[in-house]
Amino acid sequence: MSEPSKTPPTSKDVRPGPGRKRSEASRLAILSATRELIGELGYERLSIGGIASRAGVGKDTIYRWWPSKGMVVADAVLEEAQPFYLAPPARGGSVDQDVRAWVHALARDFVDPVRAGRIRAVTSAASEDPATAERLYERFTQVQRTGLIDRLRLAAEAGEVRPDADFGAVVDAILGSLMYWVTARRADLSIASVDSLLDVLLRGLRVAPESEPADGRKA
Amino acid sequence: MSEPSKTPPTSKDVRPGPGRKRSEASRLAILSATRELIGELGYERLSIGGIASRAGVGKDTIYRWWPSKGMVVADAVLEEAQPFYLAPPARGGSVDQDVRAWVHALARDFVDPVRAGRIRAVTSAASEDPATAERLYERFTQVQRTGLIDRLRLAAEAGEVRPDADFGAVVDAILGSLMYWVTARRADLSIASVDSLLDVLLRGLRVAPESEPADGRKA
Amino acid sequence: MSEPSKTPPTSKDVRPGPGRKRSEASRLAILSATRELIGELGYERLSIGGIASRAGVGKDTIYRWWPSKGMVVADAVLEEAQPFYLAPPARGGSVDQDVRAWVHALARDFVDPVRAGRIRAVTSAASEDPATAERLYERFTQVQRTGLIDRLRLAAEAGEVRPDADFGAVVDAILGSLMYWVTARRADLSIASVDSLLDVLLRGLRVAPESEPADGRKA
Amino acid sequence: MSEPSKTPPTSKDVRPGPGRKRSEASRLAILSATRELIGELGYERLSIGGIASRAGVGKDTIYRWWPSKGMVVADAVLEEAQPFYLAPPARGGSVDQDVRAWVHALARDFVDPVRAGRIRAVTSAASEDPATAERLYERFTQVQRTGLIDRLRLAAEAGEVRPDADFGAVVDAILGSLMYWVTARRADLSIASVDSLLDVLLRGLRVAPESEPADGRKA
DNA sequence: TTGTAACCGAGACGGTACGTCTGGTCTTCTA
DNA sequence: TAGAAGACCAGACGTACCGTCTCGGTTACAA
Repeated sequence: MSEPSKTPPTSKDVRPGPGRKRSEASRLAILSATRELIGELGYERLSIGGIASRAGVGKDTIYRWWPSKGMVVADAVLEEAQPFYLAPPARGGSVDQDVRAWVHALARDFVDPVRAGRIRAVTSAASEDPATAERLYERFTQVQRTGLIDRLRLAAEAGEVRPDADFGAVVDAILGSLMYWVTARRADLSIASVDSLLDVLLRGLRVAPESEPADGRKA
Repeated sequence: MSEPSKTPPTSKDVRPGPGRKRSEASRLAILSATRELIGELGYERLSIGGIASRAGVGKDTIYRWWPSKGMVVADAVLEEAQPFYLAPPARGGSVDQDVRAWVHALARDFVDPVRAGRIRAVTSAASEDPATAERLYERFTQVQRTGLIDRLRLAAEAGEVRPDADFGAVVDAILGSLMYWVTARRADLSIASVDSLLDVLLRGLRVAPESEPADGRKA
Repeated sequence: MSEPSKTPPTSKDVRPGPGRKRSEASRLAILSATRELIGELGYERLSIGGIASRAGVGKDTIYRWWPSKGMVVADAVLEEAQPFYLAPPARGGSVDQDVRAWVHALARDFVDPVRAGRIRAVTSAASEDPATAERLYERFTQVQRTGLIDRLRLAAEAGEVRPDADFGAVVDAILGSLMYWVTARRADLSIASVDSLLDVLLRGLRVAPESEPADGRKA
Repeated sequence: MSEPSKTPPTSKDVRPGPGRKRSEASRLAILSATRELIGELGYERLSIGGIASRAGVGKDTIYRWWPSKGMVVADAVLEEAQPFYLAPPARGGSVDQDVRAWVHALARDFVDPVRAGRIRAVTSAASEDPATAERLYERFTQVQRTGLIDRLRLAAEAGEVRPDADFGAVVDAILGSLMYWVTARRADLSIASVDSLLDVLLRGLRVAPESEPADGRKA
């Protein structure tokens, strides 16, 4: 979530040779300053020089450890990301309950203005730099995507949902909607909208009943 | 789609007073050069000066008529947008057929590399400038959204789909997925994925049958 | 003093042919606006567009009649130049009296802040455009120079001053000093300094007293 | 003569603190390019961007160390100014000999087309920016002025010239004439004219012969 | 204990693009 | 046909950042 991308200190290539160690204080100051400035200026008006100055750090210390503004922003946002929605959905209730609970928690973050601003920043970063997009996808979206897909697969095994559906497409529709509301359709995201979408999707996933008995929820 | 944003010459405020008229040739050269450069450089590396120079036009002529790079890009892309998907879906067949045909046509555009590049550019433009986002939403997304929603409402009146569903959320999921694939999940959009999502959504919208016999499509 | 240089309407070439006559009101408004703006902005920050706008005139009307900013400024300043010091020195008194009176009158103008500002403007105009320099020399400096030289020549004929002196160099020293004080040495011009210089020059011009002992050089 | 004006590194305030040192190579390249371009284009058509490009330097490097185009020009010209005429006149001969020799040397510079062009440039710079005028006066004119005045004072003490004359006004007439010839009356400067002026001035300064008859004014 | 190598802050460097302003030209409408 | 209006192409202005490169100084392992 916060290791530098240029020299990822994976356990192997650690060269403990002489020389001063990387300053953790600087790293934290940079990421923290970045989060502050995203809130104040937005991604586009954010500048490396501005981050350095706010963090009380030399520009080179940023360039030494991150390859681009986008990557700094990615790390800054990822570092403070709620661990909750990076964990997979619970498996304790019905698929409807578990998915709905997880998506609600995520949506609540998208509704918070500060976090929504960070989401937008991270989206801008991804859209102007493929490497940043890659990193964010790996560290953020893919984790959520896999977790949700796995929960749906489990439901399929349990006979709760149709096993032949394209769970990837379904999950993309959920996550894509959230992103879309926060970026293209700003200000419009509501928990109610999320629920409405889940209503349709979950109904569409339900196994075709020979004789559809009492409905689950909103019917 | 191409009127200047600073002084939209709506039929009323035409002041035929003295002074040279706006050059249509320059306007077209600017928008055309912008489209070319989006393809060559992408949105971020696009510059007003570069557009002016490619178009053989003074920078002031751009600044006179557009308030920002984003707006130029918006107009440039909108001007060449296919009229097809700005028209509403057909109403001749089943809701399934009509919606699927319309979404396929749209998706085909998102798959085309040149047009996908423009979509990405326009998305970047929107994400760095609220005014541009507003304009694009009004002229592009909202038109599509309204068209699709209306088609679903018609289907509801015809008893084809559940009348109590949140059509807005459903349509956002469709359009959001396309955007999401083209921006965050690049290179992954396929007609098959689109179809899979439509399968689930349309099934979820279908009226709950007391006794649902033979299935519609992919069952 | 104020005729345009492009088409000097000397009595002969007046072509009363068809078409609207040149607007005297515009001409005066331009020159007047120019004088105002010189006072407010100085020559360098003065612009043709600014003059046109202040005068309520199209830029083309200026370009039609004057070839450069410098020429407009030259005409604007010349138009209001005091006729006094464009007349030759009086010939009624001693050379000392007549020259001193004339130079005092001129110096009084150089001391006035508004007029000094115009002198500086006209000097800037001359130094960036040879044609303007030429025009100003002909219309302004040369008239003064010739008048003063003639007065000294008259004095030489009357035996008041040495006939073999280089009157041109002497006059250039007087006029050059004034210019120098107003441009390079700003704010320092005083009537006393002018008088001091005249003391030395006039003494130097005085005919050699009968018994001039050992001389330095050219005696 | 060449220290930056924004942070004049007077011997005391040297702060050897962190940060890259100013590049002497860039400073010299800038001043040298400026001199070249003055010769090719003249002061008015000279541009900061042009200097930067010719010097192979970023514009910021110029703006960092000089506050205006005029100051760059002032430093560029001052750096190459002949040390000769910034030294005071000799004191070895008669005042006539010493002053004439010094003025001849100066005038020879004003006659040289390259140096005359620089003088004109520096004059333009001074006339459009008071700070530049101030700097040039301090570093150039005042040095010459003081040197000449001191030589005349020495002559007064030696009884060679009248002690009650206004030496400042006399020196201004000499230097002002040179400037005037080079700027307003271009192309006219000749050593002969200079000598003619010196004839008159030095004669006017000479001590009054014993039997001074009726005088005009200040005697 | 002392090299010495990497890190740190500061900030100057060569550049690119910005958005504004001006210059001079051209076009359109009015008088 | 002149004049007012104002759009046009061109390009300089001074600013802000970019990403790189010294600087002097500070750790902290290794000899």
